[in-house]
Amino acid sequence: MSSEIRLTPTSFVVLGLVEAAGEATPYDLKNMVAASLGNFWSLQHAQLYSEPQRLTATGYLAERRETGGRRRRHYRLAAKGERALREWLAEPTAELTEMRDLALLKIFFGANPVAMAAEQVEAHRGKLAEYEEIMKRAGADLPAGVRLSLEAGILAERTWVRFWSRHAE
Amino acid sequence: MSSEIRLTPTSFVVLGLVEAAGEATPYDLKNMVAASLGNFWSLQHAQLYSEPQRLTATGYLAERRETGGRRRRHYRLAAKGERALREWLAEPTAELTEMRDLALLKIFFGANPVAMAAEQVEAHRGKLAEYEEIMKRAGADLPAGVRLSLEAGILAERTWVRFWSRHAE
DNA sequence: ACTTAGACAGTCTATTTTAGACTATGACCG
DNA sequence: CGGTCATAGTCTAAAATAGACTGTCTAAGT
Repeated sequence: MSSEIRLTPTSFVVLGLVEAAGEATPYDLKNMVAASLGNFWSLQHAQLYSEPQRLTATGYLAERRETGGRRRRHYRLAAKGERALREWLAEPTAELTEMRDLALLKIFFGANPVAMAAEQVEAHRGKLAEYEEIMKRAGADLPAGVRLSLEAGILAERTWVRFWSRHAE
Repeated sequence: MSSEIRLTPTSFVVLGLVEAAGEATPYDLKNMVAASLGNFWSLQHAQLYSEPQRLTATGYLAERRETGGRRRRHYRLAAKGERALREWLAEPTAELTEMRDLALLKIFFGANPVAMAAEQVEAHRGKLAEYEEIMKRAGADLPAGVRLSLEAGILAERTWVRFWSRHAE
C-alpha cells in the first residue's frame, strides 16, 4: 500500500468490472471490455494487466495468485475499492461527451465528404446492426445501466448513419 | 531532419491549422483550437508547443523565430508537410467515432441515471446553443468542411439532449 | 505417442498524451 | 510608477497508446 495514486477513469473501469464479476483475472476483464464497454470506452488490453497491479498496491483490490500452472492473478474488490467505486458512481458529472472522429477531422480540414461518406455509412451501419442485435437477443435480461448505455450507443449510431447518408450523394 | 517520426492525428491537426493560417505561432494554434476543433478533438495546449518542434525537426514545417522580444516561433508548411497533409486528407477512413462519456460510463456501472440526467441535459443544451449560435452568425461564410463538422456537432448534441431528457423524469 | 494449430494468457518497450503547475513578457490604466 | 490583465510559453510526472513479442494449454489429426 504505497503512496497514493490518482484514480482515473481507467481505474474505475477496472473497479467496476471486478465488482460485476466478483472475481476476475486480467484476461477476464479483457473479454468483458471487448464484449461491452469497449464499444464506448476503449482501452488497451495492457492496461488491464498494469492497472489492477496499481490498484492492488494501493489497497483498492485484493489479489489471489494461482500457485501452479499459469499463476494467474485473480482480483476482487477490497473495502477501499468498494468505497471508492460507490463514491464515484454517486457523484454526477457535468462533463460532456468527448468524441474523436477521424473522418470528421478530415472533413474539417477540407477533405471531400462524399469520398468519406461511403465508408463511414457502412461502418456505422455495421455497428448499429451489432448493437440492435444485442438489444434484441439480450435486451430484457441486461442490467438496467448496461441496457441504457446500449440504447445510447444505438441513438448515437443512428445519428451518424443519418449524417453520413446525407452526404453520400 | 532527424530520424523519422510517426504522424499522429495531433500532427495533422497542427499541419492543418498551420495551412489554414498560412503562418502561425503555437499561441495562435491554441486559440484556433479553442475556437473550433477543440470542440470535437481535444488536445492539451502544451502539445501545440512540442508538436510543431517535432514536425520542424523532421522537415514537415519551417520555423522562423523572432530575433527580439519574446522570440516567438512562427511556423509555416514545408513542402513535405503539405504533401503529407494532402495524402492524409485524400485517404478515407473506416474508423468509427470514438467517444468517451463519463456520465455514460457511470450509468453502465449502475449509477442512477435520473441523478446524472439533470446536469447532462443542461450541459448538452448549453453546448448545442453555442453551436447553433455560431452557425447562425457565421454559418454562411464558414469554409464548407468547417460548417459540415459544425453540423455534425449540432446533430450529436441534439441526440444527447434527447437521450438525457428522456431520463430526467 | 507425437505434433501442431489455434485459442488462451500475459509481458514489454518506446513513444505520445495528459494534467496542471509554473514562469515570464507586454500593454494599459490610474 | 505600480498593479493587473491578457498574452505567451515551459516543465515534469504520471498515464495511456501502439503494437510487437512470448509463453501455455488443449484437442484434433496422424
